Amino acid sequence: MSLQHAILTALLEKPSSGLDLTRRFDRSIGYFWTATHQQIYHELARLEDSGLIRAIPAERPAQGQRKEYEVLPAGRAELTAWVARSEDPRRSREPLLLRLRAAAVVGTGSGGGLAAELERHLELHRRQLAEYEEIEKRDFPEPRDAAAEPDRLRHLVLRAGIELENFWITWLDRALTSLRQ
Amino acid sequence: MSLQHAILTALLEKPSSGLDLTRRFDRSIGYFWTATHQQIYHELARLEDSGLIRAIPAERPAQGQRKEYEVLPAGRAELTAWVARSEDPRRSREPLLLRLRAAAVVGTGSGGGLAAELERHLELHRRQLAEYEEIEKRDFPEPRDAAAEPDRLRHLVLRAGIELENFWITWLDRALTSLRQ
DNA sequence: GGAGACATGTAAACTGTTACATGATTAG
DNA sequence: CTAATCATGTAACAGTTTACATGTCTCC
Repeated sequence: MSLQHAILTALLEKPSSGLDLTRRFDRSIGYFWTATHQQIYHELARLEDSGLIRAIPAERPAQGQRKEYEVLPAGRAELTAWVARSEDPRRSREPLLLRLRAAAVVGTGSGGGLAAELERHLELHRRQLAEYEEIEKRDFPEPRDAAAEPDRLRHLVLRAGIELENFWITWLDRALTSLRQ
Repeated sequence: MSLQHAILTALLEKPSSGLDLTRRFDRSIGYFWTATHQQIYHELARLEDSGLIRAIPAERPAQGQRKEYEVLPAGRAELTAWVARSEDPRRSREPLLLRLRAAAVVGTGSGGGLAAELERHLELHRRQLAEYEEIEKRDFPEPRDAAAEPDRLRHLVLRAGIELENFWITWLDRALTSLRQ
């Protein structure tokens, strides 16, 4: 159900069309929950059916026309309830760790291919970190404790992203050293 | 496809029945890739169909009877190829971070429910960390660099688990402080 | 022979991805 | 008018979860 809640959050931040949402899921919201445009259109239809959002009436309601949605009171209520709901953390799925474990069994075959792959991932994580740090500099210039709650929460989420990327960078670096040993 | 590769790895480590695998997916392998028994039986059947594994012939081949599988050469070859294959990291899905972001929009409603939930997650991560540290003490007593490659790789994977749990513990602690402010 | 654990499996629903279809608008 | 882009959608499939079905073995 998380995707519906992600969409509700995004729409509360700003009423949007399906394509707008798709773009925001390529950054921002999407850093912690991805979705394709097909999935988003699908969930928008379901959310509208259940009365949690509605399409803002337009002059020209035709196919191929931009359709903007906004959250209804029932949608806000559902999101508020979800925030405090008890939900176990999903058990993680990390294909890269799985692969190292497979490498421990079948060997790295001189290690070249695996090392190249780890380096590629390292570079991707470095880029993501740079992007997050750019956002932090731009959006959260004040010290964290000084801000009001909404900004404190948003900053916390961004910090989680930054620290996760830092973890991967440190870990991949060490893995590469160990692989070359 | 990762589940099939996880199963191949597990079976190379030790030929097993479906239920054995299910148990190992509740710990060990399962720390980085989870699966239910239904899914495991399904993938075992597919792997057998594609000739990557085979059921070890038994005396009494009946339903409700234990059926043990082992990896065939084609299966080992597939796993070896996968280890060095290029594959983008999956974009992450973190419902908890999504929830904090939703909280930034709809408010925390005095914060009680959300704080309790964060505390619950904190406790779960502390337990997982303790479990990992127990395993480290038991399986990797020597310094990391001294060991041979297979053990170095396995230790690296475990260290990733430990450091990820440490990240969550630190972050959740900070989030709780911020929420109570 | 009955209870409970062991073991394998089927079916349906849900979630997510990939490929494709189609109309509207805008720039040249 | 044409090409490119914007925008919404359908269809098929793959992956995952949940609920249920069924047979076997062991202990009492």
